[in-house]
Amino acid sequence: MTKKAEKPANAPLRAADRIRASASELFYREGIRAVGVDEVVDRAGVTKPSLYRSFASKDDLAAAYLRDYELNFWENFERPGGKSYSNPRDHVLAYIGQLAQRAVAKDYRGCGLSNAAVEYPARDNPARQVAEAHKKVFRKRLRELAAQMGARQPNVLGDALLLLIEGIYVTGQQSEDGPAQSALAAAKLLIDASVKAG
Amino acid sequence: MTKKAEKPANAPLRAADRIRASASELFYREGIRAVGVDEVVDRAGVTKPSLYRSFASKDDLAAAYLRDYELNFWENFERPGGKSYSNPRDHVLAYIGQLAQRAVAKDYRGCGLSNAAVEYPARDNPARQVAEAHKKVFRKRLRELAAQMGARQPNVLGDALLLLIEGIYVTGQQSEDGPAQSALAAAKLLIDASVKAG
DNA sequence: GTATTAGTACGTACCGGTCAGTAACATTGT
DNA sequence: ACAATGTTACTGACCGGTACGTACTAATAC
Repeated sequence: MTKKAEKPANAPLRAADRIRASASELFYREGIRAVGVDEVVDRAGVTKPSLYRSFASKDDLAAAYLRDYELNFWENFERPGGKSYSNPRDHVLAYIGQLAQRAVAKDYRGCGLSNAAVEYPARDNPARQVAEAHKKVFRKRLRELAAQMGARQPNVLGDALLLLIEGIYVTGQQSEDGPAQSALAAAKLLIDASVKAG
Repeated sequence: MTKKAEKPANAPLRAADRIRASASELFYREGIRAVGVDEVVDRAGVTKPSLYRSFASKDDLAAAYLRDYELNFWENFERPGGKSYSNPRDHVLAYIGQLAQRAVAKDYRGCGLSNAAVEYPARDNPARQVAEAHKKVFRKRLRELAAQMGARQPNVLGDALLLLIEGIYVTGQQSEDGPAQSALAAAKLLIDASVKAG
């Protein structure tokens, strides 16, 4: 009865996957430039040629890491704390709330995508391109949510929320107990001021 | 009559100064990790030993760059656009206004201090320590200004403004025409909502 | 049913280049 | 003289990347 799986179900994790996992952890925690490919493959328990069979270059691996990161991000953003929200205000506030909580913790390292854009200012870098593309659609999504809230100027509110969120990302990794602790209150202030009849 | 200047007035710019200038430009534009010491001394028109006569290490040079950067920052923050402000609301809005304008321009690279903290997550890094120290006093200053505005919760408003400003720094280098264009409006919203009688 | 072949998935060992940093000495200006 | 700088050459570590060999598996041939 034990049928042979056509696609290796719980197979012993291929080298490429181990590398992705290792790279994600190291690149996020220490930064992309700071981590050499040797460290990535060592931690993955594989060897360098295995890396270069699956990825054309370190830049390419970095881009793959960011694509994984983005996937993860959207899951967390659309269902903050594992819950779904129909009310856009509650939705955004729930995301900011749990983000702010993480951001004041000790080893918080911000947004991998934003960090990558800081590390790689050159426009043609593959990692940066992933980051830029992501931020574009994130901005669009926030403006959409702002519109659903009934903001007088949805684009302004959406942008304001984005600025606030990016502020949390970056200040969260500068110090614990940083300004992120006021983020939720600030967001409420901002939303209410934007929606209130005027 | 030509009196010898006690401190070399317009002297032929010492090697250390040329290195500082070169490092400032390169580190800011391309990032610290991305720039090698050879590139720094080449652009300065000096040689490597000259660098290491004035700076103990590259990390040390990076820290010096950030101290210079911070000096410059405070000049610009306290007198945005070269003007002095007695009204704290006008003051902060003037800073954010001119910052937002710069931030939507093409080759904007954000805040050198924040960028350095992203590049160097390790707490004991000299450059990061300069950045962390600066951000701490910047936060204090913004909370002070928020208090002077008569905010109901000055710490919340100060933090909110800091988050907004850091958001401008980081999104400004991700794309032109980014959310920074809404920053001034957002700041006004935030301030007015925080100050209004409640 | 075994031998042959092909393809896959990996490791060993190495490449040339660049990195930060230094030692020893020559040159310049005051 | 002496202080600041340039010149040259070097080190050892690390960087991203690769040529090449090898174990294992699956399909094919007879």
